[in-house]
Amino acid sequence: MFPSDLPEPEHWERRYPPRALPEGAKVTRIGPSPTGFMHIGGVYVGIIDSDVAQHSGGTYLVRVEDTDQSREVAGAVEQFDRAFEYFAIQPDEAGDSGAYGPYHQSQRSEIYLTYVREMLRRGRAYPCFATKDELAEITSAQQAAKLPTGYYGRWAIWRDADPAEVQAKLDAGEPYVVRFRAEAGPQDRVHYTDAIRGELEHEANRNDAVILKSSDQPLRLPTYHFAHAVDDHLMRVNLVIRGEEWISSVPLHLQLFEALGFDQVEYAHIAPLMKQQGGSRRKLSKRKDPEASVDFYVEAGYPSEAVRYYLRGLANGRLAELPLEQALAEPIRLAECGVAGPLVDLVKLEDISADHIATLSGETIVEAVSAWAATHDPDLVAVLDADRDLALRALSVERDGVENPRKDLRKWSDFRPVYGFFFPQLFAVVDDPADERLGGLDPELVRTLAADFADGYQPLEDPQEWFGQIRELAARHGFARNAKEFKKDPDAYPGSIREASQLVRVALTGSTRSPDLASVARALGSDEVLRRVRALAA
RNA sequence: GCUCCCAUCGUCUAGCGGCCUAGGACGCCGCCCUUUCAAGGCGGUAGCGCGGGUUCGAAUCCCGUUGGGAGCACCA
Repeated sequence: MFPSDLPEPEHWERRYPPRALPEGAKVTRIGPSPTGFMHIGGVYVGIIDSDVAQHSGGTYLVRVEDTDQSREVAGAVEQFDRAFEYFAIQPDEAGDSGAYGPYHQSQRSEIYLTYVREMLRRGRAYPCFATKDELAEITSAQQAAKLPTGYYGRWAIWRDADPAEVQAKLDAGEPYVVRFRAEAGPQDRVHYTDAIRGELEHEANRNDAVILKSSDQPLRLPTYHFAHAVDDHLMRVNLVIRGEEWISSVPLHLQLFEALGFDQVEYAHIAPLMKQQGGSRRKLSKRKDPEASVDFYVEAGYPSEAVRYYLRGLANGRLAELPLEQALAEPIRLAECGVAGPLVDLVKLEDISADHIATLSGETIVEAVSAWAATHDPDLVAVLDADRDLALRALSVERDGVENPRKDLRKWSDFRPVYGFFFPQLFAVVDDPADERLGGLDPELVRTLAADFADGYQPLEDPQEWFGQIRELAARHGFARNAKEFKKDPDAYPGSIREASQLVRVALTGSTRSPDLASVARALGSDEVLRRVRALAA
């Protein structure tokens, strides 16, 4: 069953000795499975893992859980690395760095085999030759009899099999798995303390779970449960932070640690990120919800800091009340983490993100937008490179030297729709006087106003004086002086100064929202202003 | 079906027996500022799932119930 040169457990124990770490230091890990694209929940847990390790003076490692070779997706590991980098949760140990590797489970087969053999020798495990069909029959028989499903008691057909029969099967080369021999009785219960949830109580596990997958596979690998026990022990992990879907496996895990003679690890079960679905909520689904994928955040260009701040606040509410910089530096406390499962609220994220970007300088924003655009909007990079000064001037409007910077950027991909109009290459003139952005003003009047504005246009320096041109324009054409007057007697005017301003705004920017018009006009230069306004007059 | 976990405004939460006629933040609504869109300022809207206990007193403790979530794989 095993190679003759397979090492004994002592070999691995010596090779991976206990870590010399300060009192209270936590060694944490995250175990991404390369079976699909990275879920934001993985980043969520990674943030917590990384934070707890760092603040306790411990170590945070990434162990790729690739024991299901059939479901492996190419490029997944690279995507993890990119995600970890983007969200600043690079591990202390992973891949080639670290003394407790290899950090891919597919490369640890020999280690697992050592411990499987040990379990077999001590009678804590046994080979099982049950076929898929037999297993399915057992399950349906149990369901029909309304019994708990599983491989236990009289259903565990190979648990107490005749050794001769087992040997015969082995000699015949029949495929088999290795199962754990669960020893708990029906009345047994287990208690343990979860770092987040406190005391938890469960029925003890009575299922003879598979620990080593079928021998008909080219690489002999364990199931998650067994790998968890062996790896976390040998990597000297002492705090396992994972999703709450694992809570019901804890009884098995506790038995496995006991059977292997390992010290128990501490568990912290995180509530999953949820999504509103009609009247109820469900776990954020990679299939159905675009915001479940880390790519969603990276592609849209949500700043890493904003996403981290949001996620950390979701994990530990205390941090959501703090200013960003402080919240990023303060430790996450597991005991304060929520147990319910928060909804991911993109509106809230965008609010956080807009606040954060508003604290940034124009230079920083241009850098960030360029870095983002390099992979997500190459055309924009060219434009930014060609006229960096214009970009800086555009961003300085209502940003430099003001008390409350304009909050018009929530993510890097907003730059093009919000500031793109500054660049002639990215701007399409508005030439239809019936354009809906104009808010339904009479097209003839639109033409007249545009022509009149262009004819008398003066590139005045003073913002008040500049805006005076719009005031005068509005007055000449019978617009109300302010919104209130217009509201009082809507039929008496074609609109108010607001509508007149909007006309100029749309002509200049193509948008109903824009920074201060006088500043925009100055950044554009008077030729460009006239070109844009005249397009609407013609 | 069995086994677990969970439950305060729409959302994130504070609250850990009297400071609660439940506080904050986001959203939403209104007003102000601005003879311009935003931003900003101010105000408002809205919640302890239900039923029993325990107690002088319960959002807070206990039981039940309802509702939601998860697990019951040779997936992690």
